[in-house]
Amino acid sequence: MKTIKLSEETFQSINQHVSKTCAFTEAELALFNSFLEVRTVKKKTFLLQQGEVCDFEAYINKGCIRSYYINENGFEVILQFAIEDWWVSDIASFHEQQPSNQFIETLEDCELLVLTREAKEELLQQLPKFERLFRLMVQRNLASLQHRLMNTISMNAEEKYLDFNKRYPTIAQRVPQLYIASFLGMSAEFLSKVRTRLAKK
Amino acid sequence: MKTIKLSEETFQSINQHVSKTCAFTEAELALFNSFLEVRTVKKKTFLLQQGEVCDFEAYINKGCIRSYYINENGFEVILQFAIEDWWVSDIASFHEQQPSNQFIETLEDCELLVLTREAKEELLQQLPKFERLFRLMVQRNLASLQHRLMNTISMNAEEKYLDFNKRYPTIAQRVPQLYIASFLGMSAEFLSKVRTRLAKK
DNA sequence: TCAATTTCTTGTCCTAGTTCAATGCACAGC
DNA sequence: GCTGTGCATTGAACTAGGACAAGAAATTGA
Repeated sequence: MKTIKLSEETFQSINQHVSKTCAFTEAELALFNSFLEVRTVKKKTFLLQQGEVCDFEAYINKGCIRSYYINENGFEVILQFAIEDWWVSDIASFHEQQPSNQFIETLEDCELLVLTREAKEELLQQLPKFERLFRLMVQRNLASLQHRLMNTISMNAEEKYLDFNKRYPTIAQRVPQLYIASFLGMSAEFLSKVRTRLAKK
Repeated sequence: MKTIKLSEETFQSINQHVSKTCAFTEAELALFNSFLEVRTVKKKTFLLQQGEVCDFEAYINKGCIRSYYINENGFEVILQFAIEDWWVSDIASFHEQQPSNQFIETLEDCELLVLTREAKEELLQQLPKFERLFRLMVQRNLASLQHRLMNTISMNAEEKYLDFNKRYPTIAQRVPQLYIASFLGMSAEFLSKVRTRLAKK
C-alpha cells in the first residue's frame, strides 16, 4: 500500500455518503476527512488475513473487495462483496482487538479511505456525533445480514441467484461466478447449471 | 400486557448487564431504569407481528422468546431465540419506522423491561453515553449473525445441531425441537433422525 | 383426570445439490 | 505469438436432506 496525493474529489464521495445518514457541517466533514488515510492497493492483495487483528475500517472509493472465512474443513465462504461506496472491516476483530478469522482481499485495484483504530477513537472523542453514524452503519449491516440469512435458509439455488442479480446487479457483473456461488452457499458447478437452465427459458 | 409493581431486584440483572459493556454511575443507571417499563406477558403472545412497526426493544428478565420470518412461500424461519439477559426487537423496523416483516412471540410467560422508541430517544438525548452501549450491542449481534451464517452455509445438519447444543445448551433444553430445526435450517423430521443417529453412538 | 393439542419419531420415496473428472475458453505475462 | 493459469461448462454417479404419512409420546388445560 502507498499513500497518494489528495485531490479535491478524493473525499467527495465519502462525504456525500455520510451525509446521507447524518447531517454534518463542512467543518465537521473536514475534520472527519483529516482522520482518513488514502491508500491505493493492487488487485489480489490481502488487507487482512486470518489470525491478524483488524485495525482498520476502509471505505472504497474505487475497486472491489471480498471478505471470506475458511472453516476447519478448509471450506471457504464469502461473507461480503464490497464495491464503491461500501465499507469493509472485520468489526468484531476491530473492536475487541481479537485475532480475526476472516480474510479481506482486493479483487481489483482499489483506492481506499482508511480509518485506523486510533483515528476512529480520536474522531469519536472529538466528534461524538459520529457514534451515531457508525451505529447506524452497523445496524444497516445487521439488517441486510438478517435478510441474507433468511434467503440462504429458505430459498433454492435458482431463487438465490435471481435475488442476488436483482439486489447486486453491478457486483454480479464484476465478480467471478466462482465467488458468487460461494457467497450464495452452493458449488460453482451447480451455479453454472442453474444459469444454463435459466438461459434456456 | 400489564405493568406490574417494581421490586428492588427488577433492574438488578439489566444493570449488571449494561455495566459489563460500559461503565455507568449509580445515578446514570437509575435514570436509565426510569425509562424502562416493566411488563409481564403470557406465553404464546405476539410482541410484534408482520406488518406492524416495531416500537420497542425488550430486555428479558424472565422467560423465552422467538422471532421469526415467514417468506412468500409460507416458509417459516426462526431468526432468534432469546432468554434471560438478552434483548429482542426488530432493529430495522424500530429505527426506520418501517413495517416489520417478522414476528416476535413469547414461548413462555415472560417478564420484560421494555424501552420504547420515545424512551430510547429521550435516554440518548439525556445520556449520550448510551449511544455506545447500543452500538456495541448491535455489533455483537452482527458478529454472532455472521458466525451463524457461516455455519449455516458450511456445516451439515449434524454439525449444526452439535454446535447449537454447545453454544446454547440452555435454549436447547427449553425450546421445542421443531423450532430448533427451523433455526438451523432443516426439517423437524430430519433433526429427529440426526438425534437418533447421534444417540446410537 | 381425561381429552385435545402439540411435539417427536420412524419409514419410504424422491430430488436438489454435491463431487469428481474432463474439456474448453479467455486473457495476462513474457 | 505462445503458454500457463484461472474460470466456466458439462456429464455421470452419488447423497444429504426434504416431503409425506401415520403412529407414539408428551403437554396442556378445563
